[in-house]
Amino acid sequence: MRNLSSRNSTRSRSTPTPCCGKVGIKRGPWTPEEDEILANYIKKDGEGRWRTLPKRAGLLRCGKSCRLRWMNYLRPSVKRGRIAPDEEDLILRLHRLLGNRWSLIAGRIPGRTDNEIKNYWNTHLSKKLISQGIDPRTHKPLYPNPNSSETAKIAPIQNPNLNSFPLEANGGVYRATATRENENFTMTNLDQFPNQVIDDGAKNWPNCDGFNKGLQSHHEQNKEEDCVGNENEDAFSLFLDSLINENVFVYQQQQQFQQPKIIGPSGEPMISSSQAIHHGSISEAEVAYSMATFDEKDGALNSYDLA
DNA sequence: AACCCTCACAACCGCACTCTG
DNA sequence: CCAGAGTGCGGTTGTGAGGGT
Repeated sequence: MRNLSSRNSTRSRSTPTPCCGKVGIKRGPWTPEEDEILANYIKKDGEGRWRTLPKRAGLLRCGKSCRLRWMNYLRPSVKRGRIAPDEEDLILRLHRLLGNRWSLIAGRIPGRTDNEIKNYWNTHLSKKLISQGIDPRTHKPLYPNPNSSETAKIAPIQNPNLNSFPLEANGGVYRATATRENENFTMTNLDQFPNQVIDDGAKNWPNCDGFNKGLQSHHEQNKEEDCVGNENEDAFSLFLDSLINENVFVYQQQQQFQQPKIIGPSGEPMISSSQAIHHGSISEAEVAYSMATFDEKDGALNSYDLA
C-alpha cells in the first residue's frame, strides 16, 4: 500500500516510463476491434505484465493504455450507465471523508471505477456543490454566512484548528493529532470495532486484510477475491460504512439531538467518532485516515487521545 | 451549412510505490 | 542494498457529441 503522504516526498530516482511515448504506438480512442483483441487476450491469458501484453496480444498500444482500457471499460465487473442518485450521495459522503482518493471511493461503489467517479465529480458534483455555495474541495461554505440555516445543514462540521489535515507521519503511521484546548475527552475506536478486530492487528492481515483491502482500489480487491473467508473480512469497509451512516446521522440531527454520554472503562468520558466530529475536535477525514492505519511498531490500530 | 462553444467522458501522463533479481 | 520492471494513483488533456448563433 502506498504511503498516503508519499506524494509530498522527494522522488528517490527518476525512471522513465518506457511504454509511453514510443514511435508507432497508437493513441486516442480505442476501436471495437482493439477492445475485442484485448478482452479476448485477457480472458485467455489473464491480467498482468501489462508492458509486454500489447506485443503478445498483437496490439499497437502501450501497456498502460491497455491496462487503463481494461480496468475502466472492458472488465466485466464495470458497471456502465448513469450514476444513480444513491451512488451520487455515496460519492459525496465518501469524498467528504476521503477527499480526492478516487480509488478508495471507487472501492466503496461496486462496478464504478476511480476514473469514472473522478470524471463525474469534476463534471457534475463539484459544480453542483459550487452552485449550492459549497467548496467542493473542503465541503465548507464558499461564503460563510452564520445566518444561513441552509448552509449549516449541508456544511461539514470541522475543527477550526484543523483546517489542514494534521496527520503526522510517524514511522509509517498516520496519526490524528487533534487536540482542543479546555476540552477533555477521549475517543477510541473501541466503540466502533469488536475487540477481536483490534486485537488481531493489521499485521495479521498481510495481503487481504480489511484495512489494506479497504485502502486498495476496487480492481485490486477483485484481484484478491480468493481472500474471502477471512474472519476479518473488510473490517475497514464495516468501519467506513459506520462512518458514512454516522455522518448522515450527524448532519440530520446535529442541531437537535444530544447523544447519550458514554463512560469509558476507567471512568473517562468516551465519545464515538460521530460525536467527535460533531464536537468539532476531529474531522471526518481525520477519523477515516487514522482508523485506516495502524502502528507498524505494535501492530495495533490507532486510538484517539484527544485529551 | 458552417462555425464556435460547452460539456462529458475517455485517455494520457508523470510520479511514486512495491516487487524482484 | 541497488536498479529496474511492473503497477497504481490522481491530475490533466484530448476528443467527440450536441447545442447555439
